Amino acid sequence: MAVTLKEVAERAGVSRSAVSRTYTDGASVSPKTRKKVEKAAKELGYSPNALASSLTTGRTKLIGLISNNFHNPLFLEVFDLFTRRLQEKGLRPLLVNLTDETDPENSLRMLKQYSVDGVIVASSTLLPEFAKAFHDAKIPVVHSFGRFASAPDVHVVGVDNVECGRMAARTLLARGYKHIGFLGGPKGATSTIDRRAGFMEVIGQAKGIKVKVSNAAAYSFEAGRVAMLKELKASPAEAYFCGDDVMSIGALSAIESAGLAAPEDIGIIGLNDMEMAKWENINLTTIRQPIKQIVDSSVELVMAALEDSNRHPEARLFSCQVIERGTLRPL
Amino acid sequence: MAVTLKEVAERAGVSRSAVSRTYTDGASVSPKTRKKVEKAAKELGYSPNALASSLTTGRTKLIGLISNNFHNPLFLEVFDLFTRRLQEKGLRPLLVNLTDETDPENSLRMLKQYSVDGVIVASSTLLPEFAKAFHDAKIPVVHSFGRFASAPDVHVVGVDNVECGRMAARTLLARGYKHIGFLGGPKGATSTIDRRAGFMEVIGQAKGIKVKVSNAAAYSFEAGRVAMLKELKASPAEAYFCGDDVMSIGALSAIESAGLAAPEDIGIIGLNDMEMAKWENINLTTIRQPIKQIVDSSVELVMAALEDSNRHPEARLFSCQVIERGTLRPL
DNA sequence: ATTCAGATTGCAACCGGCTGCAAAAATTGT
DNA sequence: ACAATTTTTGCAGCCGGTTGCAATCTGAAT
Repeated sequence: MAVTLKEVAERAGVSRSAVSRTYTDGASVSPKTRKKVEKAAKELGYSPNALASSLTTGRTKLIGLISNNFHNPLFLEVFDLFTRRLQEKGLRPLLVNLTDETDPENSLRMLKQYSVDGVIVASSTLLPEFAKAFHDAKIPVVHSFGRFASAPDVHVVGVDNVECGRMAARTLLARGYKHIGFLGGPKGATSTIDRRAGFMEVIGQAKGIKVKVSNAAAYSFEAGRVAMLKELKASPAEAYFCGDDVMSIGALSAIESAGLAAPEDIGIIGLNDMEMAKWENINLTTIRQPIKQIVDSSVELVMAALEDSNRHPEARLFSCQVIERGTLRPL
Repeated sequence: MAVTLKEVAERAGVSRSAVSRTYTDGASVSPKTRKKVEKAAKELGYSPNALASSLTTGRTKLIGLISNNFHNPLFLEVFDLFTRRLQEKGLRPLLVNLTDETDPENSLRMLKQYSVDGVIVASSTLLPEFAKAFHDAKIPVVHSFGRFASAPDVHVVGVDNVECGRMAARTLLARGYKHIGFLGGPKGATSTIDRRAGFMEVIGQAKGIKVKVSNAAAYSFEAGRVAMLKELKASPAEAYFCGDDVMSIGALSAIESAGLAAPEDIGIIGLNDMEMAKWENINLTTIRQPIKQIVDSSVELVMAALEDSNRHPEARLFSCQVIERGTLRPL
């Protein structure tokens, strides 16, 4: 079917090795044969088979990109950034959609079969154990948006969600809210757990503050809306820290359909600062997660791990920042 | 590094062929040797190398998934559906982000190097020529959301955008709007051109209708907003057919920030019916494109093309449907 | 027990490309 | 012009599998 090394070699009147070396950097080929080979290759429309060469070199340049966040608009941005960056670096993303399963087994087997050089797990809800399965199988892995640990089992790049929780709490307190809500994402998600911990820590140190805690079923519009509707039925707080931006938008929608408004009746602060947050009809006050840096750093880290597979697990943390918009009362 | 066929064969005390046949359906292996092989394989943690086998079978089960729509929330849904469906069928998506380039050359070369079995181009803006390059290179290709042609060069799955344009025009006319706007997506996009053609056709047949036509720079929130702001400055129409949903939302945002409202002051009808369109705070009247069916059908078609690479190019069209919500005055 | 068809097995060659090694060619120095 | 180096080249074997073929084995029928 496709043109092979051999055909090029024959046409160029050289050995197969000569052709191979023409396309291997650092190999020794005289300018003369290189010319001949390139001419023949062009005439035949040859391009080397990356998969065949991976057999001997042990490198496929394939990177498994695993995610379970296909319903959060933030992740379209994340995929955009990842695919661009990987492409720039000559790597190819093999995309895996985790749907409902959280067992790494299937993905692991599949990605092993395809001999991916490395894996990036892009998820703020999966447990560190998920990524660890790849590490244990000797596949370089980076958990992006994963849980911070001071002695991580695998490379992690993301933010300190505990600190984000604190930041949110401080922001709400600073604005004089006395009755405060934590409207978290799904209960089991590490990001939810950590943000809540930080949030409660700060609230606990403040005086005369009433808190209520609840969780949405998912980081999604619908879940955020449903959760807020429930809140509105039973003496809502004055302001909420919502699990993330898309949930916040769901919550805002609920507030609006109850005939209320943000920030007049209820304040909302989200997390992520995805594109939509700054849309004028949303204008969400939120905590920005520097996703471009997280993505770039993740790619850099996975490449470093490719070079040195014994590299010690490393956690890279980026700081977040409150973005003032219009869903919280001013200071 | 990884466990190989040979090691399993040695441990099981059989030939390499026996092991290979154990993992090849339809091959002849006795239950006894199969048992032995499976035992050894389990003990060693063996899983066959898909890339090595592709060398002889000529099948990688890799499918190139090419898109240039990483800023339209609709496409997160599209990627979700595609990855799920491909996975269900045992195929693996190799994701390609086209960014700004519209020259197929690079993607083609890359995907040839990785010996993808087939390619799915998911884009409503790329010209048919893009997909044709793959067809010419003998790589089975399906253009999803591509331009309809009665004698297409490549397999196309999508909707009839001309008919969508007509549908939008009829919908606006039926509601008694006399001054109508077509606010298209980027000028060069095939979807824009076709929708406009259908739209103008119907308007042209109606009497006493004033039309104005303009284009946004992209299928994006920002472009939609900017375009609508411009409209608002110069005697806007009573209602607009916007390029797509995300542009519509941008337009709605512009309308709102001008102190106007939809549908009271200006009507909007979008196209796609993406998830967000039904969010209660958006509630966009739109034309639904059956994306799940388009995706499923695309995967089915690419698989069929894999089987028979000489399959005659086929266009599969799905019908659209107006979804009544709250941004157009009632009938 | 013998025959024979069908099932199972191993050998060896091959898929497309890489690479260690030794031979051949080109370059350098004298 | 000749020897010593250095560079370039082809051979052959390997990467991890698959597969056509012929040999062997199996079990049923005679």
